[in-house]
Amino acid sequence: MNLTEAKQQFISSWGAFGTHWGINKTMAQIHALLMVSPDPLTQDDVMEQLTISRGNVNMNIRDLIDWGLVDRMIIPGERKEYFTAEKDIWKVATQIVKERKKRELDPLLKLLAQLENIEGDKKDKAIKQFTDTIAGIKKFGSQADKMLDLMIKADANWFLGSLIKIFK
Amino acid sequence: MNLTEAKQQFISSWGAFGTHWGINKTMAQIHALLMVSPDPLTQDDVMEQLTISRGNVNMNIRDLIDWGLVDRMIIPGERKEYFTAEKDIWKVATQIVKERKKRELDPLLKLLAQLENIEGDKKDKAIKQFTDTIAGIKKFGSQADKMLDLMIKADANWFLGSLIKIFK
DNA sequence: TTTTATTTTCAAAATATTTTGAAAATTCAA
DNA sequence: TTGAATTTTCAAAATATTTTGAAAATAAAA
Repeated sequence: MNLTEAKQQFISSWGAFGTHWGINKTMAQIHALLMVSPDPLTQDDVMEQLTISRGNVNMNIRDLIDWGLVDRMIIPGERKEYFTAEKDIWKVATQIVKERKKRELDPLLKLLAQLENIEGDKKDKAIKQFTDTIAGIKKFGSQADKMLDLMIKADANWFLGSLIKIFK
Repeated sequence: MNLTEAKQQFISSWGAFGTHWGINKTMAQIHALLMVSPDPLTQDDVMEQLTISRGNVNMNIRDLIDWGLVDRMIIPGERKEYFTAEKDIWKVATQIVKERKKRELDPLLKLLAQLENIEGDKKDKAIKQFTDTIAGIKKFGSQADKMLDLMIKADANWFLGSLIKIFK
């Protein structure tokens, strides 16, 4: 397989992968393209390589910047803006974990805390089932939260190394 | 807050949570409803409680069964089918991890293995950037894969306990 | 300032996904 | 068997999301 085909496959597959994770296909594809591009690209480069419209590129790059996965670069003497993606996958992963934790897990845990104390007879079957389930999810979520915080702070080698050593 | 309000909030919030993870809202809501219901429910119960159509309930329950998150129950003497959800959140989490690994991570790793050896001069900047990125993702993915396998096999207390102890 | 290049916005169009509901299929009891 | 209850299917409708492209805004050069 040559480079062009391989790139194409990777971009398309990363896009499909993204859709299973609540990320739109184009955003994931732009991310993939920037990850395998040795040099920064302009909006026009992305438009051309993925054959998508200017507005689409612009909006999705903005989102990627919000996610902290893409950086805007100014090249002295050049009028256009350039964009690069973080290429160290550990950094990409921790950045995604950080953002999703903030956007999804933290609010969920906050809600669960509120739902834990409801009015009524604790002996009642329906109330017991509800509070037990909520408490279980909250406990699990809090532990996951702690672990993810550690991951975010940790260094790749240390974190993965520790896990492998422990679980081998 | 009373039980009815709390249930409502949980169902709606679990549904919203699901949509960030590539799961459709209704499927996540049915799952939530079954998790907090002390007794098994019929399709009609679900239709009524979530005010959605019969076809919708049927299709989504089928998906939940495919995911291994809901079980069909036959109650002797009853004509209708009943459904229950696993309520132990650790089991829910490992089941989801197991399925997503199979459906998403495993195929991705397989593709990356193919993309690792491409034709051309390894010194070429574009080729180097591509192979390095792919290799990085593959290595990270493989380690995650191993860890998730361990999680699937492990017991909740042991797994989370070990992690907490190690990283505390 | 005026002109030109570039980026951003956003309403409308295109596409994709979800939901409905009635018909078909299935299951079970009589 | 037959018939009633229940489940399943799936085309069409409703909704939601994504994409386009041209106009407006912004930034840099002349």
